Amino acid sequence: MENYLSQLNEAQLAPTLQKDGPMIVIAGAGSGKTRVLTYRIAYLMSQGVDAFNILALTFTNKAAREMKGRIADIVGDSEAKNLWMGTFHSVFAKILRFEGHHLGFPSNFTIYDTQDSQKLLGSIIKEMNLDKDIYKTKQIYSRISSYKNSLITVKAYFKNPELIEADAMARRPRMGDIYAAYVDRCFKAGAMDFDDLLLRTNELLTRFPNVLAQYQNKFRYILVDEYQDTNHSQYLIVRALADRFQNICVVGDDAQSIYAFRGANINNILNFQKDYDDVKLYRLEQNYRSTKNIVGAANSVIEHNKTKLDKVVWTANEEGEKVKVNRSLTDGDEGRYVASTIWETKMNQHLHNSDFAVLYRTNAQSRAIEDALRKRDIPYRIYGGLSFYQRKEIKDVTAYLRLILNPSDEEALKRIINYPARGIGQTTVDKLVVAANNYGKTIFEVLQQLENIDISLNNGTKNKLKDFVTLIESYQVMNQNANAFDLAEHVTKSSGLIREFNKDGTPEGITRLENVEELLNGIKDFVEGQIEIADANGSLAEFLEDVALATDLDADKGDPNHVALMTIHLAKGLEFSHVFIVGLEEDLFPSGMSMNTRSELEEERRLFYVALTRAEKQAYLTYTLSRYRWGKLIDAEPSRFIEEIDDQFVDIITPLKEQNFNPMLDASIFGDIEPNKIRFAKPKTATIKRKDKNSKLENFVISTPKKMKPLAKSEDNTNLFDHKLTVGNIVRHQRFGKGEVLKIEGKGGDAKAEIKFEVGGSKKLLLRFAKLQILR
DNA sequence: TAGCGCGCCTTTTTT
DNA sequence: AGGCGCGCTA
Repeated sequence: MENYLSQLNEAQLAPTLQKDGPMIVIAGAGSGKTRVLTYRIAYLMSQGVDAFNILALTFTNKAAREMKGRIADIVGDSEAKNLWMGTFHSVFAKILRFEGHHLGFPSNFTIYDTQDSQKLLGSIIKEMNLDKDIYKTKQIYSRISSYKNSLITVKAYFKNPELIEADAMARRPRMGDIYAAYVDRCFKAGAMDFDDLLLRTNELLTRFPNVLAQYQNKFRYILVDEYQDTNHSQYLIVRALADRFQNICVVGDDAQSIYAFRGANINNILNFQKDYDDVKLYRLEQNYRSTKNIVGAANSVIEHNKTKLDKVVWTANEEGEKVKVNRSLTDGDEGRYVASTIWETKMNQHLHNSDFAVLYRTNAQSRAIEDALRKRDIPYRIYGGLSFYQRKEIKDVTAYLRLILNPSDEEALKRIINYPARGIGQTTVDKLVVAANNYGKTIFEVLQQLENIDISLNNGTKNKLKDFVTLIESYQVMNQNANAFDLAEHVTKSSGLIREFNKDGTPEGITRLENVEELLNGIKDFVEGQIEIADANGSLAEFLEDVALATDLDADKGDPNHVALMTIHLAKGLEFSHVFIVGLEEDLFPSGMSMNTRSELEEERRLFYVALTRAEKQAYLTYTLSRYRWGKLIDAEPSRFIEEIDDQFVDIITPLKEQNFNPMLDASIFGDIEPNKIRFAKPKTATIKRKDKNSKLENFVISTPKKMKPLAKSEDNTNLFDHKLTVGNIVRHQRFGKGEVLKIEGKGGDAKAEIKFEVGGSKKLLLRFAKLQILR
């Protein structure tokens, strides 16, 4: 247990061993910041800090899971489980489940994803008879998002003449009204969007001082990773929670701040020292990841930015190869260059597919790379893009589940009221929405009370609507006793969804069915992990929450030996031996939409810096002379970023093929195969799906049980089924924390205990499954 | 009301 | 190139 500290260098050791007080760690790329965070948490626990009192906020759920795993290796699984660790969104979603009632939200509130939010905005804009070409849902959505991230509520908006003026100038004078209607409709639907999870947390902590005090008390030690990417809303939450004990440790790298577009405020990290008294500043500047050439190249690029903290990243690693720059004629050629280089390098240097990553600026670029890799039979996996949960069929199923749980959920209802087709058309739905607004009821309530509502529908339609209500209500009844899996399975069959996907018999239909099956398996796994909770209702809600907040990166399964394809944003925090950064062209990278201001351009440059510093041994940069964009071949010129790299770190390769370029012999004219590589070509396999086939549902819960380590006696996590648990005992539960036993009922395998937890109120647990530890 | 087809618009990046 | 929305027709 002690020897983990010996794995740290001096610079890493200092912040690790500072137990109390505010501190900031400026950590250069590859300098071992995750290691510091991990060991610091382990160290805190070794100093007697209770895991329940530690909150660690990470950027992705995957990062949280991995860090938890590493901590578990040091302190043991049962203790590590008690840590509160996750993304801002997932941690505060959980807290809002417990506390949302203060704000008038049900504990089973729905989390609207971007699509839900945009659809709702679309219908609001339509209902208000506004011009959808001026009021574009996407733009309205991002506008509202940025208001929320800056804590500008509807009220605050209307008090702020500048904002009103700005929107009026943008020819959108009704912006405030749309915002108000949107917030209202979300509230009525019992729904929160992504930004609400933070905004409402702020509201909760501001309006309810006792709630704030409770969580301040609980989270005595707070750690925030990737602090440079926090937005104002997140900043305020952290400040509020840390205010009492001021044991706050933030870690980040201003040079890797790449999320300003979604409200991240780089000033949070630049000004951290002003926020607390006596802030200790640490710098991690030694890079352990990359060669001298890569570090040198990255440093020379970031030099071009004006806004940055003082920091010199260096490495004691080998010189390594220079960064290779390759020019291709088209994006097809670029893909082939990447594929053939991977092929050859893999052979020559005995590497694995998983040693390679291809990073791009936009998701659309993956296509050409995929085609080329597929032709060479190189396994790859696309990360991001359309995630599993965003697929139509998955959203269809989860919409049913959402509606069962929360009948106010307007978007879920609209999605499925006529899917599969039940003869309920758009006109009818529009009338329902109007009636709901007039009566101040939810659509589902209107449906339930059709006879008492003034609405012009013929009897046939009314009957169809009543049938729909009966269907949903029957599911709700079932949900009281059945577990989430049985319910979901029943729903997919009896609603006609399965039949719907089955009926065309096309390969797409089959894939859909497979995906639904995969979802059901995921629910099954989830249910089995949740079985100890007697209150089955909660588990479905929790499942849906994990679905809403899951990212593609989180579900990592299938053959791990594949080339990784992803956007640079998604690659943050990851590392690969060999990294291709493709599409280094003006207008693409830097993006044409981010070249208007200096700060936007600097963010693009930081993005490039992030991309370069993912590489351990070798970085390849590629650009093309022309590329297909929006269906047309567009001329391209090399990105300014290539020029910005100091020459000493770069090797320019001019492809042989281009030297003798002859259009008649060019590969792209003869199809998709390089003439000299024809023997590698494989017939087109139509069955390979473009999107990740491997994505699997698993690990929804932050505290996924891993293999158990032997435990010290006093820490034994005993299953209390055969122990004497009595009313009044203070117990600790892995996930829910400390609580008092209020009641015990049933006996033998059915014995249940009602326990009131400090956080989250009372729950009935099946003692057969509940892992409880008696504290006294 | 449902299904089909044409035309438009899109591309940043994501929890 | 592809997805989505709208409008036309049965």
